[in-house]
This record gives sequence, structure tokens and C-alpha cells, in this order.
Amino acid sequence: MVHNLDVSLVCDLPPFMGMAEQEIADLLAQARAVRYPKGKNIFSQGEKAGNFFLLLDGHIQVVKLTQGGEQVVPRYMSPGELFGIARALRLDAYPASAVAAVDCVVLIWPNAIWDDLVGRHPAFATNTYRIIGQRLTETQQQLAELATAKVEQRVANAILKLAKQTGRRTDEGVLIDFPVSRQDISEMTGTTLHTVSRLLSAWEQAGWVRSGRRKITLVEGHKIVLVANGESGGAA
Amino acid sequence: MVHNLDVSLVCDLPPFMGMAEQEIADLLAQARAVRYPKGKNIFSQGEKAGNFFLLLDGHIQVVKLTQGGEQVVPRYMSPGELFGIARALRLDAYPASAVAAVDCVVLIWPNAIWDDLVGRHPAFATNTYRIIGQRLTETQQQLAELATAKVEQRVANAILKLAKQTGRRTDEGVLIDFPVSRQDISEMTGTTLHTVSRLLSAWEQAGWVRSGRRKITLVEGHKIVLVANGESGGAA
DNA sequence: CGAAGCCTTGATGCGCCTCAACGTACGTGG
DNA sequence: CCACGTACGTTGAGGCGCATCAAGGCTTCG
Repeated sequence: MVHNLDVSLVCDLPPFMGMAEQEIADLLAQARAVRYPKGKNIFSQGEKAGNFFLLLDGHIQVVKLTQGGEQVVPRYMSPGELFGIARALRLDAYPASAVAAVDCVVLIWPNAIWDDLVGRHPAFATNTYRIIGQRLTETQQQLAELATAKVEQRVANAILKLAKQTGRRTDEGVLIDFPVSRQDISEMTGTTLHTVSRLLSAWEQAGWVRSGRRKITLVEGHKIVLVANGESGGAA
Repeated sequence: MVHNLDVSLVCDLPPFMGMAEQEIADLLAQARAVRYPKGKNIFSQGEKAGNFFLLLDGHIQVVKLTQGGEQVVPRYMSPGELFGIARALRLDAYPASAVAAVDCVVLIWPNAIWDDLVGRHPAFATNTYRIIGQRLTETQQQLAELATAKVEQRVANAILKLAKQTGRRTDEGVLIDFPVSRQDISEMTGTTLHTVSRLLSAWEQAGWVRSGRRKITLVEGHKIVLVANGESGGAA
């Protein structure tokens, strides 16, 4: 192997909890580490699923295309998460695309080793299915929210989710740690970039957020929580 | 065992494809068959997941409650489908409720046997994860649709889905084979029963459907497909 | 320095929710 | 079997939330 990946890189990540060091080392020996520049497609919806992935560093945008040709962003992923695990669900093709939101480092394994992997390591299998369960539950949650909540609430929720997932404390507040455009938010929430822009402007007026070009900082998170719960008339 | 469940009941169902007759017989020996009257909750969202289920006869409505207290119906289930398989995803509680849409007959197994079951029968494990993969993909699809399509299209799609899933040919057209109210459709599509009523009235005027109290028949399915694809200005 | 990408803000309109009232089928108990 | 209550369906009127259309400013990058 050309590379030398150390066990310490991944041994504390949720997918590998409960696995012995040697097992993890063996697994790493079969991985390829690849860097994807910002904006690059890691894999595309409909493409034959040949590999599965672990995000080591960076942030990934999951993109789903509708038959109408419009984009939806069901989620973002953070370091330590497995993705592209179509094989676990016996899917032949990836059901969505994965795009590098920033420069990313990714471990890649061929699907050929998957069945053997889960067969040999019950802990890994358990962890994987727990992850899938969480994602399914979360997706259903989002479906319900999209069906019942107003745009305001959905946008507030999306921002809160991003902040919780990747927020970094700064002196101004909690900063979402990778570039997010108004359009990105609109694709997460089923609205338009115009509406998102107006909402953020209003919240900025009210002093609840600070935002700029592809950058959002929560100043008063609790206010945004109120909006998300529909307990606020918005920033009048 | 008090009951006598024959292998022929289930051996051709997707979840059991590839399993030996004896294996299926052993599995059935551990099952309890229960009848649920129309409207009865089989299990409830948030309830500790203690069992998993197979629908033998009838139709089941999956209901998800939002924090706002509103209902959403992500899907209906038909005979032959496994449900309540939270254990497969390591979920402690059911993520949604299951309600009998009509009188139902259901097989019930305790979750205690799950791990042993999938460990011992790779074919069953594979089938199960394939099912989950399909549901996850379908849920994401619905999310994308809800985020981008107009109410018209979503309602048309919901009806088409039900018809495809449970449609029965009659002399008038394809009848959805269990009672569905306007409200049910609205909870599947994130709209109001009023809007659904108006749409169905319009389509009935146009001769594309026939509908009545909790009953919908597709007369000209291809017209509804056009609406679903947004290629129709509606029934003017 | 130009071009492209991102953000903002106004004006306009309509899709769909909301509120309201009534009609009709079902089933339950007398 | 009929009378009543309840659940379901229909249809109208009104208005608001948000998409849409339009124009312009600012930042980043080649």
C-alpha cells in the first residue's frame, strides 16, 4: 500500500465503535484515501454503486434530483460519517449524489468487501444499521415538517440543524462552518432563494443572526428556535 | 402451539424468498396471528419496539405525528409486507404509528428472535435490508416531490401510487381497494381536505375519476399521470 | 478589469389555506 | 325499521403567504 493510514484516524468514530484495533487496521489497509476539491461530485445519483465511503475531513452536500429536474438537498454530512452505503440496503445505484461542499478527504472501499465486512464484524454491522435507522427517521421527520410547517419554520430549522451539526463558536455567535448560500438553504427547505434572503435579512435586522456571502452566524439561537417552533410572529 | 399456520401462507412473499420450507415453518411456529379491527392501532409512535410484524391481510396506514400535533401519512402497506421492523435499524421505539385501515390479519414475532433470525438466515437478512432500502429511497423521493411539486401533482401522484399498490379493476376503472377519505389524501400530500375535495370534484367533472364517500376509482389513469407530471393545466 | 456568482429588494399576482355553511351517507340504538 | 347523531363531502368567499418577475449592487476570481 502506498499510503499509511493510522488506526487513530478512525478508531473513535461511531461506525467503528466496538471493533478491535487490529480489525480496524485490516479495514484501513483496504481503503484508499482520496481528496476531493470543493464542488466536485464524489458520486452521482443513478450511478452504479461500486464503492462506499467515509468522510474524514470536510463537508458533503447530499443532492437529490427530481424528475422535474429540480434539486433538493436532504442533508449535509460531517466528518466521521459513512456515506454511499447503498450496498447495505442492496441498492444497485446510488439514490442521490454526493458533492464536496468544501475540500474533502474521503476513504473509499470497494463494495466487494462489504458483505464480508458486516459478516465478520457484528459491531460494524450494528453500527451501520443504527446509522441507517437514524437517517430514515430523520428523513421521515423532515417529510412531516415539510408537509405541515411554514417556510419560516422550515428555514429556521434548517439553520439550527446546520449549526448544531457543524457550528463553531466565535465571538459573534455560532458560525456554520462551511459555505452555505441562500440557494442551498432554499433547496433544503423547499422554497426559493428570494424568500430565504428576505427571512435572513429580517432576522439580521432583529439581531438574531449575522450573515453574508455564503456565511451564516447565529447570534441569538433561542430566538431562532422560537421561530422554528412557530411561536414567533417573525421579525416584524 | 394453538394455531396452525401453513407455510403456504407466506412462502411466496418477498421477505421469505430464498428461504427453505423448513426454515419458514420454524419461523411460523414462533409467530402469533392476530386480527385487528378497522381503525385499531397496531402500535404507536414512540412506543417501545417489542415486536415486528407481517401483514397477512388488509391494509395499514402509517401515521407520523409532528411536534405541532398534526398527522402525516407517509405510506400505506399491503399484504405481504413486513412492518414495525425497528429492531433491524436498532431503533428502541417505533418511529411512527401503524393503524388498521380495514380489518387486518397480522403475524407478530417478538424482537427477541430478530438477531438470531437474521444471523441464521442470510436470505431473510438480505430481503429485509432490500425492503428498507426501497422505503428509504421512496421516502426521499417523496421529500423531493413535496419540496418541488404543486399540490395538484402531489395529489395526483398519491392517488396513482395507491392505485398501483392496491388497485382492483372494475367495470368503471381501477378502484382503490380500501376506504380512503379526502383527509387521508391530504395527510399524504401536505394539503387540506378542502383542496383535495376540489381537485377530485374537478377531475370527476372531467371524467377522469369517479369518487364518493371514502372511495376513489380511476377512470382515465393516463390523464391523472399527466397532472402528476405537471403537463396538464388541470381540469378547467 | 471584466465576468460570473451571490445577495437584496421591490412590485405583482395567484395558489392554496382558512373560515363558514350546508348537504349527504352511515350506523347505532330505540 | 326509522330517527337521530356523527362522520364525511362539497362549495363559496376572502385573504395571505410565498412564488414569480424584475432590476440592481456587491464580492470574488480569472
